[in-house]
Amino acid sequence: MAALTVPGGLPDDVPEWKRQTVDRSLQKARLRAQQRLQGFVDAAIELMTEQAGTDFTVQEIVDRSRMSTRSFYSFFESKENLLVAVYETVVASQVVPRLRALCAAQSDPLDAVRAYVYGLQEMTASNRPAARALTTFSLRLAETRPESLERAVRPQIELLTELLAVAAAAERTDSPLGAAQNARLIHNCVIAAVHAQILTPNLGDSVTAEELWIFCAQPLRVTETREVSASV
Amino acid sequence: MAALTVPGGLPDDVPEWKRQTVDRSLQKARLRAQQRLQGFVDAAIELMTEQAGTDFTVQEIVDRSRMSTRSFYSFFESKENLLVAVYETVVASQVVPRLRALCAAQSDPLDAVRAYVYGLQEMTASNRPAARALTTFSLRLAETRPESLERAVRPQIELLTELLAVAAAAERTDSPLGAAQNARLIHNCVIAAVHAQILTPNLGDSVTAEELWIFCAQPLRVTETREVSASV
DNA sequence: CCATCTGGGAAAGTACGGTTCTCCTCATTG
DNA sequence: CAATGAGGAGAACCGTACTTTCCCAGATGG
Repeated sequence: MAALTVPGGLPDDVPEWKRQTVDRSLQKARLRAQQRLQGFVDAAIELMTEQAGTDFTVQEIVDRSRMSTRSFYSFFESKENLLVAVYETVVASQVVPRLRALCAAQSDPLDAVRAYVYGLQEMTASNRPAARALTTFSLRLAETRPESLERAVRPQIELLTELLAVAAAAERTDSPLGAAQNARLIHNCVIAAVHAQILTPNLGDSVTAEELWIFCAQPLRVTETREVSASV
Repeated sequence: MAALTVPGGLPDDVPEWKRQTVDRSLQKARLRAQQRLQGFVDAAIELMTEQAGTDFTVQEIVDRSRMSTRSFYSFFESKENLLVAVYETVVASQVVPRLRALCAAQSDPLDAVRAYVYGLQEMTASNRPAARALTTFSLRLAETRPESLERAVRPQIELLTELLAVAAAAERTDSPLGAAQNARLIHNCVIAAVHAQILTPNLGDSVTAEELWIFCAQPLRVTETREVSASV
């Protein structure tokens, strides 16, 4: 947690002039700190990509980022903390924006939901080592720090909730459940399917993206208003 | 893996008389071995129950079961292996039979499926420490040994597949997907929901068993043939 | 009844990786 | 320039899964 707050932040109840002065005197330090922090994160991502996992040692991170273990532990409480930071970063800065872009490209609200499902499945089920490593890591996170995982994934689920709410408002769906519930259930479905796909790829009856979408779409009770809205 | 095969087993292509003789000469040894193996498993279950997790050390297992680390490692290749054995044992001897009983009590094939969903959710989401520990462990297993998890869970999914096939044959459902696909998807949904429920219990929009069933049932496209079949 | 062999108990030892500590350098600042 | 404090290098520490060594009791075979 502490690791995710960039060091150098000040409490909000400090007089403006004081804050500015201190800010100025700290700007360089803060910049360097951010650079070093970024160095750790970058090194971790590199290692995850190369080794397709999170089995690298802290020593490797330290060597790679040309820093010391001391610095490492002054930034991150633990190795696990670094990994959480990496995960949060990637979700917030890569996954969500891409999904948002994909969905924004659709005019029909239901197509947006479909784009979300396909996009997420494609993104996380890809064979890129980094994606694989992160997806696998999310399982460990679910076991050891569910709250962290929950927090990291929340923006993603919020996006989906929005999409579903829009679809419901446009009367393109008629689900007995609320947008939030459906979002969580659909998200679970997609993620679980992706896990199955990644972890046991050579399984006969694995689920394709289409099947996944068919399954997830049914509970939304899609109403075929296309013709109606076209005629209006 | 080796740990899961009870020691003393013989290949199948041995003459019967020979097998019997050897069997006889080995029966005592095998019995003792089984007892010791069971001792380890029992100790592990006890510890999981008491500590609601798998954080106990091998030393604790050894102390509890009044045996030595040497014996432990002569039975189980690793601590992880023991845990897998425990998991498989519990699923095969507890979970599946109970689910089967629940489902058998239903006359309508679709009610059987509902009983499965409710039963599984209730069983694994219960607050009993052992259930909690095992459910949590299954996440680790998914990360570190997906094949083992797959194998342990297979009988459960097969049961669900049967139920769905029966429901489809009775034309109580009209899903575009096959029974195997639906089984896997529903299973995923339930398990993921249970994980969410266990791991982040104090989350506003968590999913109830009813909602879960509503969501899972829709993709089956339930056909209301109750009246029809009654009238026939 | 004795020799031998084997399974298994007790417990010290190893490997390894995360975490911490100590010492030291060097840039910054008054 | 002297004081201060951040941070680099890496040795040390520690917990824990795993290994190995030693040895004995009890079965087996002559």
